Amino acid sequence: MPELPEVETIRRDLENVLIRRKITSLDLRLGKHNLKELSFLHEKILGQKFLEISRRGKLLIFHLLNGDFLLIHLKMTGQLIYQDKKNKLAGGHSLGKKKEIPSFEKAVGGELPNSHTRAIFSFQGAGKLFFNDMRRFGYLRVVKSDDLKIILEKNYGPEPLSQNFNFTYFSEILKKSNLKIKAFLLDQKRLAGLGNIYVDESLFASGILPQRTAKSLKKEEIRNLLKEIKRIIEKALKYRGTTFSDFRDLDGKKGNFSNFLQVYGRPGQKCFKCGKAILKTKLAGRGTHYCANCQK
DNA sequence: GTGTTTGTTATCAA
DNA sequence: CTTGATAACAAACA
Repeated sequence: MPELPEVETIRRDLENVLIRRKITSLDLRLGKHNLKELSFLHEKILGQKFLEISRRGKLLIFHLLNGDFLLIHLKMTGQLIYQDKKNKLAGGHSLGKKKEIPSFEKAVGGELPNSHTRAIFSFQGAGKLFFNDMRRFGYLRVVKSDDLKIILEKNYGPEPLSQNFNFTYFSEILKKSNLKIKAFLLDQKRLAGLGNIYVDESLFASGILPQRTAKSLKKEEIRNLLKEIKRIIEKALKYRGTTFSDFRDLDGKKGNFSNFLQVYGRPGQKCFKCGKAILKTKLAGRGTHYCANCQK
């Protein structure tokens, strides 16, 4: 489940290998329903170069030579894996007996393309970029500059690490909403980039129950939550994201923030702070992890 | 066969 | 019109 830190990790790696390299071929392997809208992708992409690769929330934005933009959203299980001309993974996964490889390893282990590969970009110099997406939620499309502007304005709130995400903004929008804080933080229009994992982690770190309504948060709680969101996103970036199941970086390697998760994926286990069991419930249609003792 | 996993959007109700 | 709640999507696994 790539969220901001995972997508940003990929973006930084992409920038290191793909800038200004000519795209020499594009191989699409998408479902029938996608074929029509993607039939124009070849002519929009071939011969182009990426001048810049940026990100907004969980959306990757490739700036093309001709002024258009290629958008790639990984949604739940999307991966971008780059292999150089030797067609070898930088991560150096050694794949032994196939039976012992967990299913999520298959997406990146060994040979690419695999059955989940939806697109393959080839670059001058023979490097290849593989877009894999087991569950097919992800997408790629090319848009004009004006359209991109509209898309970003309409769907994306401030970046968590930006100055725009500050106490004034946060408290203003919080007090206007009847949403539960969990649902509130998942809303990309209010704050861009958090997903299920980092929302649960941020609420635990700031001692706030996910069931609380946004408008019920007190000044100190808002300050605390703001601080913890920034701290956790920064730390997750430092450790190149969280791999719970599918996430891989550009080299196919896992993210290391998984080792720091306090509540996500730990239902029934002891809270690291107080020792009581971590609870799990469903909120905003999502699995929600918290400690009823540490969060009020 | 059932329930679960989640990012985003569509749909519906108030 | 706005806000919020919920279903739907897809594929794999326990």
